[in-house]
Amino acid sequence: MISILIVDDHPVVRTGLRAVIESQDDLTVVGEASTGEEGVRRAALDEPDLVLMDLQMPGGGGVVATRQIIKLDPAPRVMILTTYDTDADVLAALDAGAVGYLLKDARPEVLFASIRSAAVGDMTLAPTVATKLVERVGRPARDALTTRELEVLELLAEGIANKEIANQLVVSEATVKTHLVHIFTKLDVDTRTAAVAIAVDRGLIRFR
Amino acid sequence: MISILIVDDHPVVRTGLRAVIESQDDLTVVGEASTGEEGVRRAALDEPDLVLMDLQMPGGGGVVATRQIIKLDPAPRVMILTTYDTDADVLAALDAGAVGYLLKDARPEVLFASIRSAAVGDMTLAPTVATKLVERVGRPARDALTTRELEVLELLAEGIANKEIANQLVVSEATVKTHLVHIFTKLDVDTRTAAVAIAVDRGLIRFR
DNA sequence: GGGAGAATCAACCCATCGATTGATGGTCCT
DNA sequence: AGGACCATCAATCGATGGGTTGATTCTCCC
Repeated sequence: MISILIVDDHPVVRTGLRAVIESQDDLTVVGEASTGEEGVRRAALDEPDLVLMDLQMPGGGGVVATRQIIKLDPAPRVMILTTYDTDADVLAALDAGAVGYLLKDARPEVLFASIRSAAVGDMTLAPTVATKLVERVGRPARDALTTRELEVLELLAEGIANKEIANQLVVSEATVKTHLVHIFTKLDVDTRTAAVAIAVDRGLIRFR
Repeated sequence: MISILIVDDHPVVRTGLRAVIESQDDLTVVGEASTGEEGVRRAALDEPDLVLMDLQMPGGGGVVATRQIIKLDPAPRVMILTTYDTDADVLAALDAGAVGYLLKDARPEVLFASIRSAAVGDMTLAPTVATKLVERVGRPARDALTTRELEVLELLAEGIANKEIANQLVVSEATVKTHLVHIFTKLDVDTRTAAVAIAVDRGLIRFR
């Protein structure tokens, strides 16, 4: 019997997960938590075999909570649940020690299989994520924009000219242009406009 | 008895919603759909009183599906379910005729209350959304972009040059420039880059 | 039947952008 | 000590963008 703790801020999702999981004879939900902090506390008390951890929670504590949970003794496995496979936190979560990662739109059978393999320590990755990981390794840092580049990008999204961006960042226009070349390369575009479209769409920058 | 159709691409969320809803004596789930298109078909067949429509679905068809569903006879009410209250599509969905709007992390009691008031036609809005609506009304038709202008905007977001946009729309470059001037005026910007940032952020255009 | 708005086109001009090449100093890790 | 990466700056050049003014056609609506 595999005991499971659900950490998710959405009551509806918790209910759904519980219903789906409890339909299986070998799986049981021993607790629920609605925040990362509560998740850590309950994991320490309930000592579940596996924690299903939502990444999108107010306070964004999914990664932090994961890091703390896997330090417990006995240490539960942590499997990440997230809505978007584009989520930037995924790598951070795996880094923090999560044993797997599943999209929320996974079919129940996939969910069960992942839970069972996670409980014995195997890693489960949604195909899209696995692909991403491979891509990232193969093509290192394809869109790992540097802090400076993100700053330029944010000003770019306001539609202002390079000269003005240079002023605001207190550097020369030449420097801004260099950053732009790098941004274009990393985002695989060749105009500022396309770069901003992607940046806003992916939420790389905070818009207004 | 209020009959409800659930449209959501996440099996877990569907299960959760169903479980939560069916705990109430006066509510019943008559069907589920996992895509916008399927939602429209099932709404036509099942004739539910209310459709709970997810906005974040592959293909992004929530808004389109809403528009089609409220044209049915008899027309179900449509209530939007979304994860983020910052979602740009929310206004579009209300525009399309949705009778209300709920965050997915709403507590069950809130969900029930909203469903019951939606079924009689009342509108339910999270405070943040209500604020947005009021803001938009206060600034009337500030961005009532024409269809042609939206077409230009979409191509604009791909970062291509005016000449190329002209080619794709089979008009002259001069015409494209004229449209751009109008777009800039309506969005209150003066560069294509800023226009695209706003367009993507507000979900005025479908990206990719 | 006239006015409003949408869509179309033209020509001009200067500012800005994007591409290219090349260079320097700093930090971090090995 | 050396390599990898980041941030900084320079100069040039052709392509593109944005502002302006003015015009024609069409449809929709009162």
